Amino acid sequence: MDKLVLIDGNSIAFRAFYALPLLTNQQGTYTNAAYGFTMMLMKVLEEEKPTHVLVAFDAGRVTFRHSDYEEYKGKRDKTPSELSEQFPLIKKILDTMGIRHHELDGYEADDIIGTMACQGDQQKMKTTIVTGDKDLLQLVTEYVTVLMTKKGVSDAQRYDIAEIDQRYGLTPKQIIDLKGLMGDSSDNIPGVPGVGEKTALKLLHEYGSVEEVLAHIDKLPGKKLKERVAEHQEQAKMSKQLATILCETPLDFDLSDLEYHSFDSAKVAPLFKQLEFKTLLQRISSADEELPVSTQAKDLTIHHITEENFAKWDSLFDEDQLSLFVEMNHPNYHRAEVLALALSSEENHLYIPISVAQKWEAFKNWLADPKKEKCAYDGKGAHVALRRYGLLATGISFDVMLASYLINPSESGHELSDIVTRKLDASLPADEDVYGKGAKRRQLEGEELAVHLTRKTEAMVKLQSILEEELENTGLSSLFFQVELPVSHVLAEMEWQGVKVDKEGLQELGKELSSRLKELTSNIFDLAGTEFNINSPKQLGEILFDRLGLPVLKKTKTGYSTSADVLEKLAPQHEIVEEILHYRQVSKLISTYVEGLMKERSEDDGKIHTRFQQAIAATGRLSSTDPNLQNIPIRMEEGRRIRKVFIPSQENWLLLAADYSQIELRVLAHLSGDENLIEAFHSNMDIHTKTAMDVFDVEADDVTPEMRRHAKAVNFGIVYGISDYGLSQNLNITRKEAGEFIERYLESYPGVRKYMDDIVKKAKQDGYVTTMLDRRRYLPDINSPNFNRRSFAERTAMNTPIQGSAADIIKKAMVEMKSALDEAHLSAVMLLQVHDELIFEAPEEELEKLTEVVRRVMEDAVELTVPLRVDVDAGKTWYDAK
DNA sequence: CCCCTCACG
DNA sequence: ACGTACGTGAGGGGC
Repeated sequence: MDKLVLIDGNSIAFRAFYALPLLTNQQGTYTNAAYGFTMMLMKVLEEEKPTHVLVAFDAGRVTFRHSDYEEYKGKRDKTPSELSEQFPLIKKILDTMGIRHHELDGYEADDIIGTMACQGDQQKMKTTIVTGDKDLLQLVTEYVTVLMTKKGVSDAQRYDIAEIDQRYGLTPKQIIDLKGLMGDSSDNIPGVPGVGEKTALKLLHEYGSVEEVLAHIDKLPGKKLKERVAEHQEQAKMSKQLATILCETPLDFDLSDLEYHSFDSAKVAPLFKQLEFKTLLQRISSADEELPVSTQAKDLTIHHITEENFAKWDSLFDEDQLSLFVEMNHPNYHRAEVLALALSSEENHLYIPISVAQKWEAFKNWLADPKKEKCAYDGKGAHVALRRYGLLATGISFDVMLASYLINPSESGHELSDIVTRKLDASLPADEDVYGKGAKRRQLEGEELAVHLTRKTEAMVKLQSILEEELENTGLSSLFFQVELPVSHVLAEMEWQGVKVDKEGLQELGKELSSRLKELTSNIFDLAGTEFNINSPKQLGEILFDRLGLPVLKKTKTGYSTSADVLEKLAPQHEIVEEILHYRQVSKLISTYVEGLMKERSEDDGKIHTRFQQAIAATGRLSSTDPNLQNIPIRMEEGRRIRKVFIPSQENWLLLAADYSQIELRVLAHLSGDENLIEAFHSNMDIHTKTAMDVFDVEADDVTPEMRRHAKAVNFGIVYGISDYGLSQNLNITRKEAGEFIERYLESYPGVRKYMDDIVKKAKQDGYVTTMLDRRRYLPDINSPNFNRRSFAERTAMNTPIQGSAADIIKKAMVEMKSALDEAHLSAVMLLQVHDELIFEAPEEELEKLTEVVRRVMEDAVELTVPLRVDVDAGKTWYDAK
């Protein structure tokens, strides 16, 4: 059966342009609108499987509508050149794909689409219009539907007659009347001033059309409304006319010219490659691929290592460098089963089942030899996993994952398949595609596993030299080899050690919290007068705002907001609110911490082994998963008690916590060179009190706790990339007041103001910012025409050098800590890192010496224009090491 | 699978 | 006028 798809080219390109960051390819061509457009196009082709396709564009700026109304589209901003220069590109893509596109002088894309939609309807041909413009809903009929992009371009909603009726209570034709009454500010269609969507819909439900409304002016409700409509009768009629889409545009083609047969990937692929549409490239090649995958795999000679034949491969270990990959059946390498290993040199590709590896002496010697260089992918995970099988891996001198991360830490994936797609002229199936996910997950075995695995190490050999060169070219080599790679070895050791957890203590805490939760629950039900699920924001919102009638202070996209900041404001109005806040706290402690930690505690050693993710955070920070040990409660006493269950692993040992005091503001003082801020740290003042003195112009003794609290928030704001709005939200003050605080701050610290201005300017020039140790973060939105995107990028430009340099510093300290502990003959071990804090366990008698060593290493990690200060505390539990 | 909420620095 | 604080991870609800 025939099927017609009509695409509103301008509308979709606009949507894509504002939804996506301002991407460019290597040649500097802007590609974001073309990319988003093509993504949408491919999706529609796949899902609709049309036999006929047309993309319509607007032509020029003057249309027949302008002769009726000069100001038509008058208020619209000029199309940014970054977008307009992409239209030829989009048309080229369409030509290459064999898709017809048309524009016509004096008419809009809407009219071309309207005319073809009418033809489709007359021929009873199923027709889909793709647009982001609600005007086109007027074209819907029994045969014609509209696919409306929601946010961005990926998500769309289909409108047929029933859906329009449900949404507006109107027929498609009445959409024109709706526009006639309410107007459209984006097209500068006036409508009737003061009549918005609500009023217009009410009138149309009553009278049906603009003409009928005008015929009954005297019956309209409200004096104001009557006057307005009476006064703007002509304008309403004209607005309706402007909004009416033409069905008789003089076109020099007809339906039969729009036939579409699937595109030729051999022609399209080179274009996508040039534009660097990598995901799309993968999609068009994987669609008719299957074959190339197996050909590639056939090219690869795999040597299957067995107990019988390994001896003849002993000489492989004379090679200077081999790539090693450890395949597991699960991402958590602390408990995953190792399936097999692969090993590649330039020429040879070995597949080694884990049981064979364990018996192969030459392999084990090579693996454990620090002088034998190994290129790994996630060397930390590989090391930990192999260690559980009695295999010691050292000498990991390159890590493909970490290199890819340093080259661009904002990139969405650093899976090997992602890196191959980005850096090589090849593709590798993603683990998820090979294994499936969730319930569909399957085990791989035999030849299939061997192929999948050796293709990885084969790719790694090629990647290593490319990545090494790229690191060198972008000034990242030293950070990589001196910090990032060594810290991965330190982290492997920390994770391997794990933290001991007091099981009984955790269970008791759980019991106590559960009975507290029970009391709270019954109190809340009493106060509400009914039972409901307190954990459901939806149900809670209904109770608070519908049943109890509390005022709605904030809404979310989906309904009422019940977040803590809202509830705190409502607390004085009803007893129940305080109880709910408390319930939330306790419930969080039970589910995330008591139950969450219990799940992750290993029965083997009574410890928790987190994984520190080293290739996630765009600023260079670490993160922690399964469980996250970087967000254990501390701010509220009730939650802080969770820390009592973290204990040393041996009798008469202690936990010791060492944290950098104000590291981010000290980094800011250093980076900005602001004299006032530098002086504050040299004189060892309380920095928030100092800020309060400057901002509020008072003496130290006159700083009230309230003033200090405000000053503290201003300091946070500065670090985050200040905005008056953000600060006003945080402090619950007006934007004007917040703006004044900021201005007073920047007057007191002129060096900071200059630094912030300069870093944004530099980011706009270079397209990236760097940290003290030359870590890089690209900011593709820094010159975006979209205010939100650009502002966000500007704040990131201010924040990343600060947060990122702090991350650099603690990583450097961690690398140096290992040898410092050895030299001091300490048996203490480092267990955790929490961004500006390191946690150790050690015998009691080492306390004094350890404190001295830890403080020295951390404080001397880098030399700044201000001193770094470290606070150290120790105790029997993490709670007591405060 | 997305949204909301909330824990940390 | 726009509508945000920076960086993370996890659990529960609901479609």
